[in-house]
Amino acid sequence: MNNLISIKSATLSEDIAQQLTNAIVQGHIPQGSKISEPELAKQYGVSRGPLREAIVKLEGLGLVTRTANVGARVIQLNTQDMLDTFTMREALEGMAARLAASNMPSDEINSLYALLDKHQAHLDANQDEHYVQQGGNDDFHLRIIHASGNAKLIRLLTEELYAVIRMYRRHTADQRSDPRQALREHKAILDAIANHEGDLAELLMRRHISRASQLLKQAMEHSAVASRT
Amino acid sequence: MNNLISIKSATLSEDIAQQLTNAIVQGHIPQGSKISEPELAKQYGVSRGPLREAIVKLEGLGLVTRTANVGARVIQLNTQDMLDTFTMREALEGMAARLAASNMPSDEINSLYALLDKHQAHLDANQDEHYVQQGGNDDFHLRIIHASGNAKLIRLLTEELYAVIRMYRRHTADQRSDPRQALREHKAILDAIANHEGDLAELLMRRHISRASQLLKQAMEHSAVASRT
DNA sequence: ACTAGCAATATTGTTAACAATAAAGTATTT
DNA sequence: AAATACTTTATTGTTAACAATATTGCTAGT
Repeated sequence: MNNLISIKSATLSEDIAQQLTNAIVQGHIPQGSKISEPELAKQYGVSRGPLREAIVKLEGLGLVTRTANVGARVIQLNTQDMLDTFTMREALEGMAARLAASNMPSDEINSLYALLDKHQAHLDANQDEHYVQQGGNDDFHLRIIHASGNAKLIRLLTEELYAVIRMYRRHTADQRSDPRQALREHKAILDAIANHEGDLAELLMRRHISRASQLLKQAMEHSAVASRT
Repeated sequence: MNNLISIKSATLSEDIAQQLTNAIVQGHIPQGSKISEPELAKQYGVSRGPLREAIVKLEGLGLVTRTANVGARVIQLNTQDMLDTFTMREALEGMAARLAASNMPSDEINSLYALLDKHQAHLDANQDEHYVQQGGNDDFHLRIIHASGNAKLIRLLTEELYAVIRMYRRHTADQRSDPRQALREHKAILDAIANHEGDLAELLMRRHISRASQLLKQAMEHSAVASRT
């Protein structure tokens, strides 16, 4: 049963990698579960060759762990790994914000201000309901990252690490965070970038991410307790 | 002709990935050259299956680029990519130094001081000849990274990015750098860590790497001119 | 009843053949 | 002679069968 949207890609291996990534991030394949090659191959209507290549790719993305002659397992989210990942994000996105303060063209800055206004309007209209900015062009963080102009940094953050980050965001469904507070922080970061204050932009971005990770930590510890009852 | 040391690994795919990585980093497979699957398969005495898995892994490490139905190519080092990579290093190793200032146990600090003394003695004895610390336990940077205690950061720096960094270090054979200056900087970083001054440790590590990248840049531009004559 | 060793089974690792796409070469046409 | 279209060749993508390892279930012994 080949469910969901299947974007035709040039090669089967890429296709499967994409679909598996989504399935894991969205929890259709549960955390910690074993990846059975024959089962998945049948499920997606592919042979094991391209499937294995996809699994190797997922291992590189840190979505599964593999042990020789045993197989692959979906990772299990836990607080420590989340904190470690977000500390990396702090360093990398902080640097991205710093670079953006030097490189971001003024029209892109204006466009980003417009986006934040849109977010504001959404909060006003929908009584502070979360604005879902999952990965699209409306994602503030992605915009900053791209504005860094550092191709390696962009690739690392948006291709290598993004899947895992999305997984943490989604599975804890950070309801705890205050969207208005987040918006204020975004605005402050953008102000710093607009003023070409690289130091400040980096500092604010770091604080912003650090704060988010603390909220996520609380959420995860809470749900860990909840799931134990 | 299966040349060089071949460390028996659990699986052929891992073996090949390891050997290919070394071959590329050490320049046995030249930059920009095409990876021919049948040729390499014959050369290493393997079938194309595990070889392809290895290539997928190398793509994740950023050592080759792949295009569908065409094949893989070894990356071509260039100044811009180097600068981008080292900017990432700056952010990540800077963070590692900051964390090390909090987490490094005192006996490990002492052991690192001893290592720097050893480097010093080597310079004194060998008239400032470069001390080769390629990846082993004698590599100051690797020791700091591990002292960060951040598993994700360690994996990223020592497994994902390290191959490319080694490639840059090796192919430009940074003869321009002054080893005594580098040693002084290492010592200053370690002092900051020993005093638990995270801010300072990060700052110094960033400067240290930034300086190294500037030297590499000069070396690369120089050799680019040289190779054009 | 529980543990240890063995047999059976299933899964992963690997291979070789087949299919599809791209590159190279040749011939034909203008 | 140059360019274009076609044919041929080689390479990549995919598949299915085979080999090797690990897991599971069973039997036997204490």
